[in-house]
Parts: sequence; C-alpha cells; structure tokens
Amino acid sequence: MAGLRERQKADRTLRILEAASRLFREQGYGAIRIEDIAHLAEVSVGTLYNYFTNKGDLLLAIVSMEVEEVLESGKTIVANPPADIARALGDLLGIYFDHSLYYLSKEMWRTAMAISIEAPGTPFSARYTELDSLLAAQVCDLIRELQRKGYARTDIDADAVGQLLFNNLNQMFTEFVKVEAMSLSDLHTATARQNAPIAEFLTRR
Amino acid sequence: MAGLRERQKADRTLRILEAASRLFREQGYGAIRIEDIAHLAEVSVGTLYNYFTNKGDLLLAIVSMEVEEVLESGKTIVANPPADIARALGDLLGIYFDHSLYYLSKEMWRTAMAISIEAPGTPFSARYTELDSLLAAQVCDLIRELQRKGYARTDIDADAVGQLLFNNLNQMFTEFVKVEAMSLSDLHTATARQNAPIAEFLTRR
DNA sequence: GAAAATAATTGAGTTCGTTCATTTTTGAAG
DNA sequence: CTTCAAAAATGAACGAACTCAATTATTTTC
Repeated sequence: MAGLRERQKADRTLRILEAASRLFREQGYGAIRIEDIAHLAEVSVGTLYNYFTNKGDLLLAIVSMEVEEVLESGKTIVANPPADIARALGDLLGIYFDHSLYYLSKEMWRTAMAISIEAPGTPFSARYTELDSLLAAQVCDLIRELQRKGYARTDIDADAVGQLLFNNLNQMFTEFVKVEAMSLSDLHTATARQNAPIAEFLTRR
Repeated sequence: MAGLRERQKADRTLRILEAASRLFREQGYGAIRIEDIAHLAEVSVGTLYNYFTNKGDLLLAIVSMEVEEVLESGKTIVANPPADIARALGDLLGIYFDHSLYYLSKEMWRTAMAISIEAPGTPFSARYTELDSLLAAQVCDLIRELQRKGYARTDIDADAVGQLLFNNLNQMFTEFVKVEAMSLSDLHTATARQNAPIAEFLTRR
C-alpha cells in the first residue's frame, strides 16, 4: 500500500543522502554548497530543506548511519570478550576506530562533532548524541560482561569505569580527527597506554 | 617608545574584545552580528577583521583568557594537594568548573568548543588547544605531586592516568555545557563518581 | 617641514545558508 | 472524468559573515 507520495519521499531522501555523502567526502563539507547537493540529487533547494532542517543536520544524518554500524559491530566483542582485559578494551576500540575513515573524512567527523556540541537540538544531532550514549553504555556492558565471566574484579563500579573509559576514547578520537597528521596507529598506541593502568586495576588478582 | 600606531592598535584590540565579550554574554554569540561589535567598539567591520581572523576566533580569544585564569588558579592546588586523593582531584576540578560561568555563558562555551574542533588552525583556536594541553599537563602534575608526597602509589604511569582523568573531565564539561538543564552540582556528582575508582586505585595501601 | 613610503582603515560588494509566498502534484470524493 | 483540498516542490529574495580596492593616517627620509 505504498502510495506514490510515500515512494517519492523515500526516493528523494535517499538521493539527497547519497549526493551529500559523495560530495562531502570527495570535496569536503565546507566546499560544498546546498545548491550543489540539490542539483546532484535532482531536487530544488527548498525541497532539500523540507527533508533536512539544515546543512549540518544533513551531515549528522550521514554520520549517524556510520555510528549505528559501529555500535552493531561492537556487540560481537561485548558478547565474547577475551579474558585479557587490556586486549578486550583494545579489541572494542579497534572496532570503533578502524572503520571510522571508510566512509567519512576527518573533516566530516570534525564538523559533525562541532555541530553536535553547538546545535544539540536538531533531529539528527539529537540522534547522534543518543548514539554516543549507546556507545558509552556498550563500554559499560563490556566491563560488566568481564565481571560476569570472572575476568574482572566485581567490587568495582562498572558504570563509573565504563563512562570514564568511554569519555577518554571519545576525547582521543576527537584529537585524532582534529590533528590531520595523527594516524590510526598513533591513536591505538595512545589509548592503549591510557587504558593499561585501568586494565591492571580491573584484573582479578 | 610606544608609537601612536602601537597605542592605537592596543586600544582597538581592547575595545573590540570588551565589546564582543559584553554583547556575546548579554545577547548570545549567535544573536550578535559582526557589525554590532564593530559599532560598539567604534571601528569598521574591515578593521575588526584586521584584528581577528573571523567571528569564531574573536570568541576564542575571549574564552582563552578565561582558561588562562583557571590554569593559574589550579597551580595552588597542585602545589599543596590534600592527602586524600579523591579530595585532591575534587578540589582541582572544583577550580576548573566553578568559575566557568562567571564571565561566559554555556552558549559561549559550546560555540568555543565547536570551533576549536572544526577550525583548529586559527590563531586563538590553536591557543585554546594549547591551553587544553596545559590543563591536561596540570592534572598529570597533580598525580605526580601526590606520588612525590607519598600519598599515591608510585608504580603507576602518572601521565597515562592524568590524561585519562583530564579527558574524562573535559568530556563531562562538554556535556555540562550541551545540556542546559545540567547544574554545576550535577557535574561535580558525576565526575566524583567516575574519579572514585581511580582514587582508590591510586591510594597507597 | 615637505614628500615619499608604509601601514592601517573603510564600507560597499560577494557568497552562501536559509526562508517563504507561489505554483505544482497527488489523493479523495462525487 | 472532474473537482477540490491537502501536501509538497520551487526558486527568488533575505541576512550575515567575510573580502578587497580605494582611501586615509602614520612614520620615515631627505
């Protein structure tokens, strides 16, 4: 019972998202004008604004899809973590970090993060923030799972440590996208060092 | 030997900073136009752009002054921390957090953080990032001082833990300015909980 | 002290995100 | 099939950040 209107709406949404995604990645968020996206998506500027509240929200829609995938991938680690805590953390962060530049440039991440801080109220900005919370919750889940499996001390506030670790990785990822010269391996090295004392602390003696 | 030119330059810089600071705080960064600032500072729009690369950099100049003060205040805690580690951390974060809304609104903080991520290259954006590093270093200094005084275990990587703690407080402060409803006391409570396990871990047994 | 050289100021013009009155398309009713 | 109402698309117009060629002010030189 999908009416013509409904189908066209879905089509247009997809066309806009694909056009924007491609142009942002190829030429940079800042270099692309709304008119360019509208043109490639074969809609008018006004129509684009019927579908997305503004340029930033369009970017956040794209970035959110990426975060959703990462969140899904993370589940496999949480469900079956290695006994070594430092390794378990490293594996999860590996999932988070290593796919980050497949579909999105550092500039796109920077802009997305900036917008989610500056304009937290738009629809996809809110979604992005929500996904952030879900990622934080996933780190907490990992700690709890390590406790449940008997790999980690159980007399420790898993949520407190989980949030701390997540906030740290989030900040490190922010630095990673801010500094064009910083590589993924730099990011891994830095976070591994920061996580090491916590891993030791959590390990059952 | 302060020539006329030099004096006028200093005067104008000050006038622009004071005008912007006042207008941003009273009416909001987003609501103020460059023209408004130029008018109040009694310079032309073009001149304002001779002094600051763009609107955002002007904001970051103002915010940086605030961070400089906080950094200075923090030194007193680092020089003379209480023996209780959780308290020492709480005291330092107290300095950081409690003065944050004296001269700057949450909106100003949000915008400043967003810009420092999105445009890390402008002069005052770079300065802001540098100050962030200095704050992180100060937290590391505190840990080292606690170790030196015999309050904290010395077999722990002080820089790793310091960076972790700083990244966490930075992220929590970001959340604080993002969520209009979140109070300073909420912020203290949340960070205290996150820091507690670390404080326990660091405490010499 | 006048003239030349250098530095700084100026504001009208350009660009781009965003809005909104008008037009066009779709779906329902008779 | 025609008519009507509701929904959606459209692009010209608006506003604000930023630029730059022309002008004005300061310093240096002779």
